[in-house]
Amino acid sequence: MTEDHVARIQAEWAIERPDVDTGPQGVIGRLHRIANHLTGELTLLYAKYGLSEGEFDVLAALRRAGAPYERAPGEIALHTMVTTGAVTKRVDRLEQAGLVQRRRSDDDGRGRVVRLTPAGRRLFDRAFTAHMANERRLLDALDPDDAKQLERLLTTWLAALEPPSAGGEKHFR
Amino acid sequence: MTEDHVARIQAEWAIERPDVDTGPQGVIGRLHRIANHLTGELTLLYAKYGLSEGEFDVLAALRRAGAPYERAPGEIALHTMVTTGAVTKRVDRLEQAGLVQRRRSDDDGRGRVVRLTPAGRRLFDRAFTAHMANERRLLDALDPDDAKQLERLLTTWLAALEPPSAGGEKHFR
DNA sequence: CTATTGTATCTTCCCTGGAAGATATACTGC
DNA sequence: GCAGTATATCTTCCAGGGAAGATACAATAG
Repeated sequence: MTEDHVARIQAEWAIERPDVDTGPQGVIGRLHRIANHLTGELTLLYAKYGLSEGEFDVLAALRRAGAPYERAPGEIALHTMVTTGAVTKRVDRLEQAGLVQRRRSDDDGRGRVVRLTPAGRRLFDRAFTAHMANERRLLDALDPDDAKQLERLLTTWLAALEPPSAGGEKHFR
Repeated sequence: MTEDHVARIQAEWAIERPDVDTGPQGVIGRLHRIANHLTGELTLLYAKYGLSEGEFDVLAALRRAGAPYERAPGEIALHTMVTTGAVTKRVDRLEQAGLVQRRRSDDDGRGRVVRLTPAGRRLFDRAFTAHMANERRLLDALDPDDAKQLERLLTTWLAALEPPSAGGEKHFR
């Protein structure tokens, strides 16, 4: 049985800091490595459609809203878990690329509305199909029973870490 | 049973894109949310010691090397999985803070050697103890049997995703 | 010993995002 | 209706990291 990187690091700590229990790294360290690896693979796919991960996320938030594919920047920020400042810049780029449009809200002069253009929708729909196939491919490195188990464990842990009670999206400000 | 965010997003896709199987999100989406949440918590702790995550990682790489706590920047880059450019800047900051020193390599004029100062070691050792306690706390949101299971699954998946054969650290360039 | 090629690190420039402040508009109580 | 406060978005400035080029030194061939 081959040791992986995390195990090797734990072994090094066992020598240098035998007083510390690095057990949690067995889970947390591996989880982060997997997350990084996955992000790299996903980003590679977004790039095939000329998108960054952040831009893809904005398009996804709009697409999920359903016709007419509109949301306020503040809503987008909640869905994508970044600040509204980041949303402004992402929307700037997407607008530049002709994938979204911005207009004033009718009922609230402070508000803006971001809307997917037909071109944006077409591009996103293709990218999304490919994206999910890509995630499927990555997940299939695990056999189906293990994947089921893993989903159960992650769901449990996530529920414990970010109490669903708390309104959820994220606690900005 | 309360639906979590990921489940809600999947439900939305089922309406807007019933042609696409978003099953993988059950695992990958949750994994990313957990990773983000954990990173937030860990970063909070590093900050108590005046460190960013990147700086902590550099100190850890040096500390793990064992006495006299030295490594070349290139090695640090491999261990921390960032480019050498990023290492230069992290070391700049750590040197500024008096936590590491830089000197020329004796045997290779091109090389530099980064070394933990006594103050750097003292600070890191305290931070590391607290860091592992923090990870323990986060992992304890899961019961021990589940944590064991989870470690097994993540180990399997990681091995499949980044073949340990490939020398490992990361394939830069 | 010189020229060429290779290697380790650092420098520069760029991109992305966060934080905090600026701006414009909306609400609320009086 | 007006003052004061709250809210939505945008702007500005800064921090961190990647990519590619610059620099300095080493190794090798001849």
